[in-house]
Amino acid sequence: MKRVTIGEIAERAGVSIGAVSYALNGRPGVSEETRRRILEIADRLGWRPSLAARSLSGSRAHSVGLVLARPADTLGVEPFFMRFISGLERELSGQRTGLLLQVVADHAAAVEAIRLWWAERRVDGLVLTDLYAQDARLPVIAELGVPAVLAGRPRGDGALGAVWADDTAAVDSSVDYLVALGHRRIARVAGLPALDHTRVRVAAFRAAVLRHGLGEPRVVETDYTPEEGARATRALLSRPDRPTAILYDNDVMAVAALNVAQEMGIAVPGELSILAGDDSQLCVLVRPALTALSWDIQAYGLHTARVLLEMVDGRPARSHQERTPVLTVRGSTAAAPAE
Amino acid sequence: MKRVTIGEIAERAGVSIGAVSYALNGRPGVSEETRRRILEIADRLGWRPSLAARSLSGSRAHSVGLVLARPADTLGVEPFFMRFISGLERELSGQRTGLLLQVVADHAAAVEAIRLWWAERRVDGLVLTDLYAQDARLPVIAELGVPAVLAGRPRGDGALGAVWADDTAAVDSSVDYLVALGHRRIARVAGLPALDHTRVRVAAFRAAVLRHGLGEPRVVETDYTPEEGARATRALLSRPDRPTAILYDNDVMAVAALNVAQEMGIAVPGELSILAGDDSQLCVLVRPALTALSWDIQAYGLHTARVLLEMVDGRPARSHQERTPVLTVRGSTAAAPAE
DNA sequence: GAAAGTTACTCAACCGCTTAAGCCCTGAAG
DNA sequence: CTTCAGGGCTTAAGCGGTTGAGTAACTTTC
Repeated sequence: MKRVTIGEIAERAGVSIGAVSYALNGRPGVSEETRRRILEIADRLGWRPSLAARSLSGSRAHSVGLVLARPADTLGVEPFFMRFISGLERELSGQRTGLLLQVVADHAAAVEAIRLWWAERRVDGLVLTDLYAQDARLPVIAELGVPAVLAGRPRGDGALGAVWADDTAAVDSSVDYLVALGHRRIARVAGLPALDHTRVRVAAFRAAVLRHGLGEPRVVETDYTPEEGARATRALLSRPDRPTAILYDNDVMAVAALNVAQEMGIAVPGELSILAGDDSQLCVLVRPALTALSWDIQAYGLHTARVLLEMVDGRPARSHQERTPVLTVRGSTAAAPAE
Repeated sequence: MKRVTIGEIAERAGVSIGAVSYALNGRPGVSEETRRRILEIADRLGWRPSLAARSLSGSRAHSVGLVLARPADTLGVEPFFMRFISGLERELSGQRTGLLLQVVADHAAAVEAIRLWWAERRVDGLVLTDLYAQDARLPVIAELGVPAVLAGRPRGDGALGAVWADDTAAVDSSVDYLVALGHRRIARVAGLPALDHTRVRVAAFRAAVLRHGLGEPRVVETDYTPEEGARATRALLSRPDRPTAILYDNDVMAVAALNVAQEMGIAVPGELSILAGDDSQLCVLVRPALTALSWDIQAYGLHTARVLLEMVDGRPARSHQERTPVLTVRGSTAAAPAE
């Protein structure tokens, strides 16, 4: 039950505490033979460095933080985060770094959490998700000088790392596909307009539709919940010139749309094609299964962690681009109905 | 950017470091006036205790750990964990305690993570979910003497806290309801047989069915994935005396079952009633919406954290029972079809 | 063979905070 | 006028590591 300290190891090895420290950290200053002896004793005693002591002198917390700023219910259904987190940890645990998680309701609370963590020296760096176009966390991070990586497009002066996928290309390929299927009235049900990637995707969508000469496209903004997804879908499908294809910003809303179509007697994919912006088991779970933009979220998390750890190590912030999401075609998209 | 330490506060207040420590911790030994002055300065300087220093002397890490031992894909779809975690944090953040999260593939890795955390003194206690009937983590926790709380039924000698809901009563009420609707052939698609609560629920189910004089009930075991849920459902529905009602151990499998019924041309709820063992947005997202056993998972997390923090504080381990899950009736259950 | 350089250590300060023990002062009790 | 008790501080010893400076013994250099 008692902690094994390096003092104990030193005693048994008959050397000083300092020597043990050098030996255990692979630094020069001890002979190979002594080092081996010390390592052997440490191993036999099951020694592990006390994180607190290490942090105190080394000024590294050996943890990074992730603050999720979303209402709990939204988080629940989105399979995204758990996969992302498990990707993060794949990298972190290899580097002996812990992940501190905090789930808060809004950005103000997130900023508070960040300040507290940093002041307490609980974390060495931060992972930021759900970036807003105007993001209250960024100035705080700059002010404090916290190493941080954005799960999203690069921003500002390159002081922060960034890991992102090319949403524009992904949206392009979706629109191209639908147009090739003969669709001319394509609408989009977007997520929170304050979010950075919502803007990027909406802009990409608008550009793609215009490029195909289909006129000003219709875009409805929502808060990502199934309720708003259903409402938006109802609104779009109630118009006389209703769309024959709709792109959704996430999977949950696309599933909700499936029900709305059914309730309104509109066949999917016969009369309406539905395309989900995120892929997950959810898309496979419903009928028809949803065509979706899919990508490797676990790899996303892993790379995000890697970039962050490099920064914590003092290396320069990198910006890493993930493989562009690809369209996984399932049963919810088909040729446009004849006019 | 520089850290504010109590030394700095001491200097400005013109007292010793010790006095500052007493003042900031609300311990006796300083006059009210001095205390006020010190607090004021600390506040002005934005002082926060260094966690590392506190941990080192106080030997408390001010963090608790949660190891999730499941393949990443299973975690993704289940809305359970995010809600549970956000419940945990509601309590933890109020007590200035961090949540360390680790997602690993299996129990062996979980045990390793626990040993490491404890040896490094990274955590003060643990939350254990997904308890197995034979659980490799329990002997390790006993050996190390880690305070831990079970998200599940109490076990062993009461050294561990436990927070749980009465699954037996919940299953009883489901069966009673289906029997009242006229169902006589009721089956169950259960989760991982190694899990403790799977066993409890299966036993409760069997007892309830027998109590109603419906003969030995049919139970199929799965691994909780939609694929296995579908397979199990297909098997059950392919029998000549197919069930008219099926209880599922989670929501994901129940949703998968909906598709199987559709694919086999069996009407839900006309010919088959489906009841999900977990409730979530998922149940509302599909058509027909799923009747489910619902309960407050966030409260579950909150109480779990509370029991754990009490233990970390040295108070005795408690066992807290949540409110029994109640049946939320939606569109997937109806009167049994006429013979 | 003396000066200089290496090697393999030891020493001790330090990280920021907690806390037992000690000290000085004031006021009440004897 | 002592004695004692407490209040209000200060002192200093940890907690378990890291790390620069110091040192003794041994090798190399010319």
